[in-house]
Amino acid sequence: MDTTLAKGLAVLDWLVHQPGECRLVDVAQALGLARSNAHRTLQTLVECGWAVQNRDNASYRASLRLFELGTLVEAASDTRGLVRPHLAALAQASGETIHLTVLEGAQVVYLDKFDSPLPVAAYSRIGGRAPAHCVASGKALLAAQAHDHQDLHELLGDMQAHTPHSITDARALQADLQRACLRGWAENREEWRLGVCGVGAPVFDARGLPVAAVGMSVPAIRFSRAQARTFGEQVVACARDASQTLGCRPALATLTRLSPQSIDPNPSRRRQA
Amino acid sequence: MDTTLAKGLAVLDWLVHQPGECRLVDVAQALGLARSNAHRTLQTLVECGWAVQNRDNASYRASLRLFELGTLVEAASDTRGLVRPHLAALAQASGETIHLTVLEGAQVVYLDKFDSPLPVAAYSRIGGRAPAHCVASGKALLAAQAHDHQDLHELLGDMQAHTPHSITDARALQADLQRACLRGWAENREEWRLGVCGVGAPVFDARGLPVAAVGMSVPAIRFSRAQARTFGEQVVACARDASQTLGCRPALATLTRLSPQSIDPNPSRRRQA
DNA sequence: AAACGTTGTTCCGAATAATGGAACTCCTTC
DNA sequence: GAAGGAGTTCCATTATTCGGAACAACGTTT
Repeated sequence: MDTTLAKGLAVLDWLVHQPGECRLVDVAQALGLARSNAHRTLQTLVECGWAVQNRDNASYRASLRLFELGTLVEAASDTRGLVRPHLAALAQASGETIHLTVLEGAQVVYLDKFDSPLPVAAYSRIGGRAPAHCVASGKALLAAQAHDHQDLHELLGDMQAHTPHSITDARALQADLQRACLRGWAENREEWRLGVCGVGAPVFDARGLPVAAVGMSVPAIRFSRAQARTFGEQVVACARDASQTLGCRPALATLTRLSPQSIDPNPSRRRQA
Repeated sequence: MDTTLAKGLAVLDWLVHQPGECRLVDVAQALGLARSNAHRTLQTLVECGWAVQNRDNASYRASLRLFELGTLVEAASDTRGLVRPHLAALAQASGETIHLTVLEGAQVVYLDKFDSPLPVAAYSRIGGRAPAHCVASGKALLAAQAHDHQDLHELLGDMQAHTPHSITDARALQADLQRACLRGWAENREEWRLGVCGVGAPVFDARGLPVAAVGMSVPAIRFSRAQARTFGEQVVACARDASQTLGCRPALATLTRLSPQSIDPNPSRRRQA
């Protein structure tokens, strides 16, 4: 483990999370570094263009290089741009809050969002994260790429509860995901935030791999059985359209093709050189 | 200079710029590192959450943390979100390509963009960069915060030409910026890309500081004297409205208050804190 | 089937580079 | 004008990184 690198990254991370500019001593104190050490680290960040130093003031802030690279890493698969119109249409049609998320480790990251005119209790931010096993779009992605409860455990580790409704057992989650595969969409019933439910469906790319998920967040009051079904069908339709825009053949663009009876009973390690 | 940190940042940067996943050897070769060295660096990046390693494949890619932090560093001043509606209105009204930029060092970074239905010859991307002295929005920002040609030289260093029309002399640029201050907007006449002109005006925040600029890119064929004036007035109006949304008093929201006769003849070093 | 070439990973002694206390300078404040 | 705080520089000590070599796991070729 390169401690110098780790320290530099920690400084950068801390810098980004500060509202304004930061003084050297503050950085040093916050991260428990000697002044001279913090100084050299910051100077290196500046020399490499990841931070900028105020010439009058000597204080530091993160540079826009992070923004620059952030747009790149997201644009690499220009999922967001291509899916955006479909999200907009769904937001319009449903009047609810719509998300586009991708899976990273055990979490989903919010790539894009359309807020409902009727605000939802759940707070989310583009670039923000949520535990995959607690939100509908996360479950949709898990359903599309985990074959059994061992896969799930490997992927998620120990699942933490965030509300009394959270699912924390790999077998229970697997059963839930199997229901999702039969329905075509995943559901979240107040498992992440109390009072907030949701539906989600995966988006597949041209290779047929699940690369993102469309999610809809709905207040629990508006989430009866019948309503959930309507929302679910809307999300599935949106995700299907988005998948086609990404070049996926319609037959592969749905969770239902993964329903239990059609799953490979011997899921061997899939390698892609 | 912390070479370990610099190397790690270089690896991360390189990783982001690769289209797909990267193998260890490729990283090592591209950056001229020993395999064992590249390995430790990558492992550190993974441990710290800045890169992810494919479990099957062992190859690496940049994680979405960069995206996450990128949105944060940009959201810190939520200029973009607040200004967006004004940009949209201007895009609608003018039918031309509209940008929102901020100054970083000698460059502007594109924070937001609305593309014209009639495509412009200039390529630009959100998160991308351009030399401040060659584009209208950059000049608008320079006009708003550089007092004399020494300031300019200090800020920009040696100015490079990108077309035969580029301005590369600090005094000439100063004169150009003074004209901008009298007009209220800055102009770019094919100084960055041949065939592309533009107008730009700065956006001021509640403290009266120039924090961003609105720019409009127009093909040279559509940029006669009279048209330039119309576009300029539109951009100024948009920037003024945006400034007010950010809480700036109308009287301070314009370049013309900085016109030559009103500039402080003795610009002392301004310190804050 | 066996040998070979690649690639990812681990190990360890050598050598380099990071560390942090102290000194110095520049401000601001009292 | 003295005292305190902050940013920067210096340097001997020491801990860390470096990189060659060996190993293990695949994939390919003979």
